[in-house]
Amino acid sequence: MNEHESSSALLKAAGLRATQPRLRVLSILEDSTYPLSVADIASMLKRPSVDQVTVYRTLETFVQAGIVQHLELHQGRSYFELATREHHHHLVCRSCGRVEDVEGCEMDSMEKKVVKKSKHFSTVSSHALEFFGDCKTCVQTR
Amino acid sequence: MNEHESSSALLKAAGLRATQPRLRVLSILEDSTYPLSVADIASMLKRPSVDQVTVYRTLETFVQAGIVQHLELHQGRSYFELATREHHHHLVCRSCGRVEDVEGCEMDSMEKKVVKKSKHFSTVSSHALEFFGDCKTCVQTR
DNA sequence: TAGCACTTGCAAACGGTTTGCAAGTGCTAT
DNA sequence: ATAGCACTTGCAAACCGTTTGCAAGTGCTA
Repeated sequence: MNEHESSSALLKAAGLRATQPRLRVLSILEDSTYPLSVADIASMLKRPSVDQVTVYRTLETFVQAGIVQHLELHQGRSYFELATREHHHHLVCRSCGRVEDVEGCEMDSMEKKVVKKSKHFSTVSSHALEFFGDCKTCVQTR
Repeated sequence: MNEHESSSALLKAAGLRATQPRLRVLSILEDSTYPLSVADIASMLKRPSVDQVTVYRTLETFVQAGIVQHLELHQGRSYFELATREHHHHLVCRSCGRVEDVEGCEMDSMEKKVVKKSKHFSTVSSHALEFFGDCKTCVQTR
């Protein structure tokens, strides 16, 4: 089974039609080692181009299907990465929005502590940890 | 020196005019034990009301002056809290956006590890850690 | 207390995201 | 293999939080 066929099977297993735009968006996410914004993805979809709206709808569909994870990392914009990736965190450039993965998470026990101390919450289902700094490119252009 | 006078002095020390809208926004932030959204603040400013635009500009001014901290916690919306508060994190309701403070941070050493392992970043200046769950009100209404 | 510079309110622009609707296209059953 | 239907896509326009331009208003200084 080649890459295209397995992506197609992945979509069908999730009850989704294996359309051209979906296969291409999925392939882009599979090839990336860091989360991508909608603009990133749309700009990679040329010849033939895919409408921005379709990208939004495709990603939302993938999120609902549990294939993709939605992140808010920078200035209220949406970023997406495959949900199959191991739990990790991100390093975000405050200036340009560049994102890099950070492996390793020592937070497993922390969630339990948090919910124990909370007044208004009875469950904590996830957490987000982002580090902010200036990437080497942006540091130079100051 | 009463509360109003000390707020006024705080603004002047930062090189800012102690205008009515600024004093009222500052007072609202001082009274809150958790971060507030722009909508939260604007809705508390009645009789006489303060324009949303003024709230945005006031908060931006406060951020520039180092009086207030800008947070992105939920669906790309802006939240603000006093910068003078001790470093802490937040617990955010995925459903309604309710925010609660989480005291204690064991992340001091983590930033150093992160920058050491990073390819593209040479400095990490801050981090954000948010926990997500369902607050007790939202759990009930499911 | 007069005058100026800074601040505010209003209207309109902005940019990322969402929605409505008609045209297009995978998939299923023949 | 193919016809038909339901789901998907593209386009245009709406949406909503936020920002900008500009004239009127108001703290602060002399």
